[in-house]
Amino acid sequence: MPDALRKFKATIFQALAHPTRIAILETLRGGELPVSIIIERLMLEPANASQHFAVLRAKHIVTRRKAGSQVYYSVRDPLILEVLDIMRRYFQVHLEESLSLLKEAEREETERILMTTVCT
Amino acid sequence: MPDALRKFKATIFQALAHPTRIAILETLRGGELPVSIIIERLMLEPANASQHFAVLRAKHIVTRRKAGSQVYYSVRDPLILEVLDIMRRYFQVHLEESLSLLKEAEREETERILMTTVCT
DNA sequence: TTCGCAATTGCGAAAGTCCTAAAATAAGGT
DNA sequence: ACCTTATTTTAGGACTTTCGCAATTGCGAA
Repeated sequence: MPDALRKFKATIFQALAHPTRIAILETLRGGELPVSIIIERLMLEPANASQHFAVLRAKHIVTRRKAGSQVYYSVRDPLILEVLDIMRRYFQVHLEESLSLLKEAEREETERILMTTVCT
Repeated sequence: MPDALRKFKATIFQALAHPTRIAILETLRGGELPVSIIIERLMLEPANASQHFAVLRAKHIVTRRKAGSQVYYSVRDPLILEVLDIMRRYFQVHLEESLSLLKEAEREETERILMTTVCT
C-alpha cells in the first residue's frame, strides 16, 4: 500500500499548506493555548480561524479540549513542529531563491488585483 | 517578515501535497533519473507527470537537466527528503489514526463514485 | 527534410480551497 | 429566562488545482 501511504502524507502536507495554519502551529509550539489568545496574537477573524482549526483537527494534527466556555488547542505530535523546523532551515539555505519566489508570488498577486480592477 | 516566511513554507508544502509528487520525489531519492524511467516506474501518464514536474520546478524543488532527447530530474536539496522521512515516522507513530484517515478517504471516494454513478 | 520518440504545453471540465458574512451552538452570569 | 461572550457552522462566490486529451516542441536517426 505504498500509494495509500503517499495519499496520507499528501493530506498532511495539504493541511500544512497555508500560512495561517502554519502560524497557528507555531503559536502552539509552547503548548496548549485557548482560541481567544491565538486569535488575538495572530489577529485572525474568529470564523476564519475556526475553519483552519477544523482542517487541522480533521487531520488529527491538533487536539481540542473544552474547558468552560473556552476551547484549548495543542499540537498532538511535536514531529509536526520538526517538519516546520526543517522547512525553516530549507528557507535559510535557499534564501536567495526563496526571496525571488516570494517576490514572484507578490508580483502575481498585484497583477491579479490589477486585472480584476481593470476588468470591473 | 515572519508572515512572508510562512507564505514561503506554505507554498513548499503545497508542492508536496500530492501523492504523485511525493512518489516522484521518493523515486528520485537515489539521485538523478530521466523522465522516462520515472514514468515507467510509477506508471504515470506522460502529460500528467510533466505537469507535476512543472509544479516541483516552479518551487525549485527539483532540477532539470537536458541531455540529448532525454530530460533528467533530481532533488535539489536532500532537506526535502528529510521532510518526507519525518512524515514517514509520523505515519508510523500514528498508524492507527492514519489508517482510519485513509479508510475515511477511501469511503468518501467510493461514496463520490457511487453518487456520480447514480446521478448519471 | 521527414519520421518518430521524448517531453511539454494549452484547454475545458470537475473538484477542491479559501474568504467573508450571517446564523447557530454552547456556557456563564444576571 | 435572557443576555453576552466564545466558538463553530453554513452558505456564497472567487480562485486554484488536477486530470485527460489534443496539439506542439526538441532532438536524433534515416
